[in-house]
Amino acid sequence: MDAALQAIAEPRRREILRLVWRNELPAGVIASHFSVTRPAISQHLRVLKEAGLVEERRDGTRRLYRARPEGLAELRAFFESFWDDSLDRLREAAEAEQERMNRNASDRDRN
Amino acid sequence: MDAALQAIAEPRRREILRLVWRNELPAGVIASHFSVTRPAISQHLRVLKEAGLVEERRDGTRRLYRARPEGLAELRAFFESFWDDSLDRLREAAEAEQERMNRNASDRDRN
DNA sequence: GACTTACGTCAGCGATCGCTTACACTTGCG
DNA sequence: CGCAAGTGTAAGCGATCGCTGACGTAAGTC
Repeated sequence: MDAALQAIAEPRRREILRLVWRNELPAGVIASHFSVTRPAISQHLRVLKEAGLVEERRDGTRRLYRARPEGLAELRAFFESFWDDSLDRLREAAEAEQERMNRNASDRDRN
Repeated sequence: MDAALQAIAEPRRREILRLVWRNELPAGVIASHFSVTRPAISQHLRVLKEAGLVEERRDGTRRLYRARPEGLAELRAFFESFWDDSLDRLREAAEAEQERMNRNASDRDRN
């Protein structure tokens, strides 16, 4: 999960992800969309693959890539939980903190 | 927007974001949740602030931080568009690519 | 004015990142 | 087998990252 977040933090990798979102594309074609060299894209593809956001299929000498729905679903689920959990699951902890902070403040005021 | 993505790619910053999600907290209290030094957290707070994900309010010597709803909304909107756009808006481009790829393939087969 | 509290900032360090160039590998074809 | 196409891998480089330790600063306390 952490790997997926790291992966999409990089603009070029997000672009790659969009390119292979629905249709699989060979590495060379993907690389041709960018100004950087082909090995650079190859490395980005590796990062995306290890993050589970992309999957590779071999066809002769070509390697076809496409977005991996499961990985994207995980990522999406994480964000939704990030929004919801932070509101609910961590409220008590935060309130305890707020309380602790107030106590410290009143300690300070009392002295 | 890019700054916001970069900001949440870092685990500690996500934790900070959760801490100040609903209640504002002074920098020192935030720092006390982590094993790294206070300056490190101060720097993380700066990144979050410059990404528009957090806002700062001063109260005496203390600086209170809390999540910035507008920034979070932007981030959320981006992800939703990322999911939707990639399915619809970029489909033609991807199909054109697929077509180009197929043409290349048949060129190759023909030779 | 001296001191304390609660911070941010700066310099520097090791680690990691994204990139390029050079090379290795695999598949298919004559 | 020899060769070309398509691609991954390795080494190395400059830039950036996250961190620490030392220092600077602004607001309250005596």
